[in-house]
Amino acid sequence: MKIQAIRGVKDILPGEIEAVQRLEQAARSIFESFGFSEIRIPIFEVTELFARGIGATTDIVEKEMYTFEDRDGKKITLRPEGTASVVRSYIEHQLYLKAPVAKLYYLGPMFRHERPQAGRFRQFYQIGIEALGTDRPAMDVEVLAMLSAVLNQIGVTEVQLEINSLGDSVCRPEYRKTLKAYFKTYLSQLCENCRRRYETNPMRILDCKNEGCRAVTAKAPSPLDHLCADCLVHFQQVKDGLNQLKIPFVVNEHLVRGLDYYMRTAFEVTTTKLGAQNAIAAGGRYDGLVKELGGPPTPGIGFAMGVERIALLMERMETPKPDIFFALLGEEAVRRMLPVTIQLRGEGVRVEMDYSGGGLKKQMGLSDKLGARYTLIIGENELKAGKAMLRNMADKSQTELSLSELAQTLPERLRKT
RNA sequence: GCGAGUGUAGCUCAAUGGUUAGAGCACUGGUCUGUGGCACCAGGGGCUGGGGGUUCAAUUCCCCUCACUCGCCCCA
Repeated sequence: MKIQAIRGVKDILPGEIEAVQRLEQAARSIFESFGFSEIRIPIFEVTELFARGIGATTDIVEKEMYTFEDRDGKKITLRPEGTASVVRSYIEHQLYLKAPVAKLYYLGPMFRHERPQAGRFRQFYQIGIEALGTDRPAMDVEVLAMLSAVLNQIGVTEVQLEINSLGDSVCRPEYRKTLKAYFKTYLSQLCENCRRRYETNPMRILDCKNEGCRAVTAKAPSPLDHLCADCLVHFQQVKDGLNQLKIPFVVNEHLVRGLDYYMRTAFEVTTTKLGAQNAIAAGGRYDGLVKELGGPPTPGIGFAMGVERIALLMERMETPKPDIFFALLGEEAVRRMLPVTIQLRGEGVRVEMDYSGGGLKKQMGLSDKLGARYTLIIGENELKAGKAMLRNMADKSQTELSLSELAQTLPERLRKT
């Protein structure tokens, strides 16, 4: 039996990883310019954290978690998302005492036992942020501006930002009642799934894609018409802020996030290019979560970006090519030049060389194949004359360099062109 | 969890119920013994995903299984 990667997990190979790296670099630098700091959270946690944080009736908790017992019999789960862990850490280390607002970002793998398909894996990568400690709409705007900046930076522009407000602990229970009353008369027209949601989480019916359900939800009372005064003002200020920053968005009153903890602002960035997996980033405000997990009442907002999905929208990028290839003929040349290659590499020059001991023709071929800009040729003749031949691979011009000064002259030459 | 499709060389794909399963690209070597891309020539590579069945004979037909892809669901 062949050993291979388990279902739904994937190697990201050279040629594919470059887009991921660029996304990560762009995110890091933009997040940090917004004053966010990285937090490295564990890949597994006690199961209860996710059950309570994400919501016991969500699909993630009900059927998608990688949960098992460790050797002590403790129930642990591979993290299906990052927010719960960040909040746990925030509470555990009392970060609320250190600054009025904690602005954190994280990146790394998440695990969900789902059926894999395009843009959906069982181990997938997210880059996420959380801002804990303020419920000001300005933070919602800032967070969305930051997300938008990252996507712009990496050239992912044909996407749509959808936002909605889900109400808070004041108006949401009222709305929920109104919604249930409305759906009650249409129960028979709803899909099986939604009939269950009617009991557990009626708002989820709003974003069901089933045709029958859509017909019913089209005329359903909108959450936006049932916001309390505070939520209404908050939502309006978020929209105003986005307009002021000229960040395009559409209000989607049927947007309901799949995790229980969201309140007020909820948003999604979607694309039409990835089939059924149209969400490339999503998030929202979760003002009740910190308290729910045992911390002081603390508002918060965050989002997560789907790394693989965004990478699929980015242009494929080349793996870095060598600056220079050392074509060395004979053991003596290898012996003499090895320290030079190490020194140059220490200065950040990408140096490649031949490891097979082949002839010059073969080494030139390898240099060409690797895409080196220059090839440095050193054989017996050069050693005797104290020279090295530097060949520009693009225009075939060659110049002689003094062997003893290579370490000084080469970086200079490579920088010039 | 449900439905559909596809599994043949490293990659993209042919082929046929019947001799030794082919091509292009890639790879290795040569033409060209110290100068790359081009061209020509040669070569290495395959339990045709795995198992079972039908058959004189299966890569081909049937069943099971595994994997991948796409959709449903859900989500990033």
